[in-house]
Amino acid sequence: MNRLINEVEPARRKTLAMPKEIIGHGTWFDKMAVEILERERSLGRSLNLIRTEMGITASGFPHVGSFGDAARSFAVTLALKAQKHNSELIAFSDDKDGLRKVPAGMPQSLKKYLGFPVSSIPDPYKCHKSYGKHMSSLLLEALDKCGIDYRFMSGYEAYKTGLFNKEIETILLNAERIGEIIKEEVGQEKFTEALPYFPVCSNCGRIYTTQAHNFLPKEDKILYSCKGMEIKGQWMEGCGHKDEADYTKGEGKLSWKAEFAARWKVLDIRFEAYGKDIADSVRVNDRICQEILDYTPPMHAKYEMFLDISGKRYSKSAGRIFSPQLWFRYGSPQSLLLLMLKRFVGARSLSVTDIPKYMNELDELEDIHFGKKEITDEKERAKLNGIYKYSWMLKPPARPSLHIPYNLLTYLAKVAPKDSETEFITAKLKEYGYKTERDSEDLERRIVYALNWAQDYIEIKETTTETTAKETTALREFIQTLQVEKGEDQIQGAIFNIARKHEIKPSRFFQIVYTILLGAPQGPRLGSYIIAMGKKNVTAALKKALAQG
RNA sequence: GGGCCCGUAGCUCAGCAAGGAUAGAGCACCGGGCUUUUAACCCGGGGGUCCCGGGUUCAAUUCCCGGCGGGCCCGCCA
Repeated sequence: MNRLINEVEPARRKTLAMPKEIIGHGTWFDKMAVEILERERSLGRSLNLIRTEMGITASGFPHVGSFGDAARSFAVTLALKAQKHNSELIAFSDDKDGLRKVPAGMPQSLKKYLGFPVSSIPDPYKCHKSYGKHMSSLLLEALDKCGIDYRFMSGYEAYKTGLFNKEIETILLNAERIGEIIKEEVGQEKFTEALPYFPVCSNCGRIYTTQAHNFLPKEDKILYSCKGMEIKGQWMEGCGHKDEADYTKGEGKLSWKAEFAARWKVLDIRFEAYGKDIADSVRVNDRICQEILDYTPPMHAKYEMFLDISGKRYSKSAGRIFSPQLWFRYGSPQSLLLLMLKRFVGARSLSVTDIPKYMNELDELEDIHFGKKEITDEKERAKLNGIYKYSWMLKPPARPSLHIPYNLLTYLAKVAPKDSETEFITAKLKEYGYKTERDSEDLERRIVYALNWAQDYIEIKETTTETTAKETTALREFIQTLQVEKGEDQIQGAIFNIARKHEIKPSRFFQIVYTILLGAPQGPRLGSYIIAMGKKNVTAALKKALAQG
C-alpha cells in the first residue's frame, strides 16, 4: 500500500491515503461503538443486546456533569444501534446511598437524616416518595426532555429484591483478596479488615456509621457494629449498636469499591463512561469484576469534570449548581446535548454565559446538515453533520429552523418595552428581514430564552451622565420636541437637528440619550425605540436624568 | 504520594479521535455599505515560532517520548 502511494504524484496522495471509510456518522461515538463491538467479538460474548450504563446520584441535586454522563452513554447506545446492534442504556439510581451532607439550599431539618439511605428519607418538598426519588427524578426529567431513552433501575429495589445476592456472596467470601486489591490499587487498607459492605443499622437507621466485620455464609448474615465514620471531614458518630444484617433482604449495600463490579456482571454491562473523580473506584472494580466475579468488565471512557469560570469544580453540594434545568431556561435541549457531545475528553470551564455560543453553533451545524453551508473536507463534513444529528439524538428535524443570532435576540429582549416584548422583538426582526411568520413556535421559544437571559443577566439601568451646559439645554429642547413630534422619523430627525443647532456632534448627543435610556452608549434606532417605549416613559426618564445631573 | 487535562490570533476558544495542501471562528481593532454617523446586519482588512526539544512519517497543530508553564481529580465516602 505504501509503495503504491509513493508512486503517484504528490497531489493525488491525499485522495489515496485518505479515503478511509467514514464510520457511522463520523463521530467519536461511532468509533467507540466499533471498538466495543470488536472487543466483544474477541471476547466471544453475545451481541444480541449490548448494554451501556450510567449512575444517577440521588443524594444531591443533579448538575450538568451528571447529565453529560447520560448524554454520552446514550450516544454510544445510539451509535451501536446505528450499526444495527440492539442496545440499551441502564440508568441506575444510587438511591441506597447515604446522605453525606445537607445540600446548600435545602432545609437544615434534613440534618437528622445524615447517614440515612436517601430512599428512606422523606422528600422535603413532599412531591416524591423520598428524598432520593426527588433528586433522581430531576435528572430523569432532563433526560426525557432531551429524548434520552433509558431503562431505569433503583439500587434500593435491586438490593431489596436480591438482584445481587449471588455476587454479594462471592464478594464477601473473597473479601480478603478484595481488600488486597484495594490496597494495591489505591493504597487504602481499610478493607483488609472491614468487609466491603455497609449494613443499615437496625437501631439508628444509618448506613455509613456501620462497619461489617464478619460474614456468616450459611446464614446469609453479616455481623456489624455501628461505630461511626468520617465523612467529608466530619465525624459521624455511630450509635454503638451491634447486630447482624441479612444481605439477601437488602439490609445494606456493597461499598462502591465493589458494587460496580456486581452491577456490571449481573446486568451484563458492556460500556460505562465515568468522570475522573471516580477513576480509582473504577480501576478497583475492574479488577474485582475480572478476578473475583470472573466477568470481563465493560469498556470505559473517562471524561473530565466541568469547571466553573473561576476554575472550581461544579459541586453538587456547594450551592453552585449548574443544573440542566438552569440551562433550559436560556438554551434548548439540543444546545446542551451539543455541549456534551461535541467533545468527549478535555476539561472545560463552563458558565451560563456560554449558552449563547452553543445556541449559535447548533444553528451553524444545522446549516451544514441542510447543505446551506459548504464544508469541502468530507471527513470534516461528516463529523460536523454527525454531531448535529447526535445533538438531536439521531432524530433531526425535517426542515431547518429560522436562525437568529442569539445576541441579537438578547439585545432586542433587553431593549424591548415592558408588556409587549414579543411583539416588539418580532416586529424588529421583520424589519431586519427575517421571515418571522415561518416556524413561529421555534421562534417563540427562542424569544423566551432571550427574554430570560435579558431578565437575569442584563441589567438595564437608566443612568445619569455628565453633560455640559450646552448638552443640558439640548436635552431640554429634545424633551419639548417629544411632546409635539409624532412619528419615528420625525423624532429621529429631531435628534440630529437639535444636536446641530446646539453645536453638538450628533454622535455625542445620541450617546447621551442612549446612556440615559439604556445605560449603554448605543442602542436601537432611537426614533422607533422611543415610540415603542412610550413617549411618556422616555420623557420621564430624561427629566429624571436632568434633575440628577 | 498516585493519576488526568490544558497550552493555537490582543482576548475566549474550535480543529487533534481514523496525520494531508495557504491553520479557523467569535469578540476586540481598522475601513466601507445599509436613505443623510449611532444598533443590528453585510462586505473587506491587519494580526499566529499552533509552549519548547526530540522521535515516527513522503507529510505532525494532530501520533510517540522528554521538558516547561497553568489547572484539576483521587488519596474517607460516594
